[in-house]
Amino acid sequence: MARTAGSDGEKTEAAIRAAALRLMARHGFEAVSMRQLAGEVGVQAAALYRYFPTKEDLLYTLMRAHMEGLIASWEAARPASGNAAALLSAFVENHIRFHVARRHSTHVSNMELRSLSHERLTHILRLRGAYEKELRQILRSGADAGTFHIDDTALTAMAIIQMITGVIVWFRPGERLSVEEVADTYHTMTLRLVGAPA
Amino acid sequence: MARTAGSDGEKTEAAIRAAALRLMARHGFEAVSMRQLAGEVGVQAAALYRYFPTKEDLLYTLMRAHMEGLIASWEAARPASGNAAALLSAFVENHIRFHVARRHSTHVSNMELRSLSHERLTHILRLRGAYEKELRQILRSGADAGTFHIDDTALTAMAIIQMITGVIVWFRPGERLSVEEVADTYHTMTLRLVGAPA
DNA sequence: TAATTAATAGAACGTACGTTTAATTATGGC
DNA sequence: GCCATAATTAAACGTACGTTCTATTAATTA
Repeated sequence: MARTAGSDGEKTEAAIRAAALRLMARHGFEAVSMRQLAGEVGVQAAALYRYFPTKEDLLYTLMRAHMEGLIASWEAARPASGNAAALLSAFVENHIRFHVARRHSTHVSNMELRSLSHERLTHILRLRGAYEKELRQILRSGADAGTFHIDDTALTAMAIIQMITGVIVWFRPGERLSVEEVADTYHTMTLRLVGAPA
Repeated sequence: MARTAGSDGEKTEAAIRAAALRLMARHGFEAVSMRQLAGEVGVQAAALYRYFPTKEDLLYTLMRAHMEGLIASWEAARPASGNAAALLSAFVENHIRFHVARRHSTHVSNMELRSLSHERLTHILRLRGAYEKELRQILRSGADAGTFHIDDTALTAMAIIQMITGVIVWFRPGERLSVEEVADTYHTMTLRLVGAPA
């Protein structure tokens, strides 16, 4: 057989990306074979190469989409004006909502950096750095205004990011807590962390 | 050739464990082959099987040692008496010191859980759960005493653990900050996080 | 309806993997 | 100095991997 009835490049590519995220989030990039991925999509392994020239290209595409989506999400959610505390709240909420809604993508982006080539790793890290810089700027402006009390801006930014990204390790939507409750509690903890009045 | 001059089972096993941690922390469990590991140790791949029956056994041994070491370290560092704030400080400091001193082991234990069989995964998670329970108890006692102000004990415990484990993602000893300074700043942030007076 | 292009299948290639087996050499106790 | 045993090598086994090649069929265009 060859081309199958109803086959459509766009749909196949989307199915590949979704299946890749799901499988790689669960088993890890190295542990997922192209044949296994193809089987999940319902296609032969060779068909994957029409959409992604190599396995690493596929990973890179997924990671880039994740980081660009995260940055775009923050740009859309960032309040046009407001004090540092309001900005920080918005940042925390956007971060948590984005990651909870993209569990698989987040896992892959956090765990599989080492499977990228040096130059692609550099590009992803640059995107990540740009995103983290947004948080550092918020912290610095709050500290300058006297709203926040911060020892070390870079260290505090990393601590906050680790904390709020860690949500996806234990959070399961539809269980004890809702996203709103979780985001709210993290929001409170973050403000306390930076020494701002609750 | 066969047995080599000066060969010693204990030393070889220690060398295998150290090399495995180093390589797996950098490249990931799946990406490290037994031949590559053997090459790093200076031995043939078959020699590894004298010490570890399978590759997964090796991983499991490393992870179990890490978790048991962490729990033992906390048992040794835990103050015999003291209020919740003092206990929390001791917990944070021990956690950070332990993990910073064992970067490779920490990376492997945090990243490679999915390469364990179900029953071994369960065992490691049980150890992890026991360790996290210590923190939850500290938080609860502090909340009961009115020292801490905590919304959700389980959620707060996870947030703190994510935050203080995340240190090893960015911290490099011998650079801008010392372990003492880092532990001190995290200690301050943690106390603020739980609503305790600094 | 004929020609072109898009989307796939099926088979194969070379390589690397985890692991096993058998042979071989060094070490330590008598 | 002999002997049991500890430590290791060298070679091989079967399997699975990422990827490529070619043929074939479905959809689209003219």
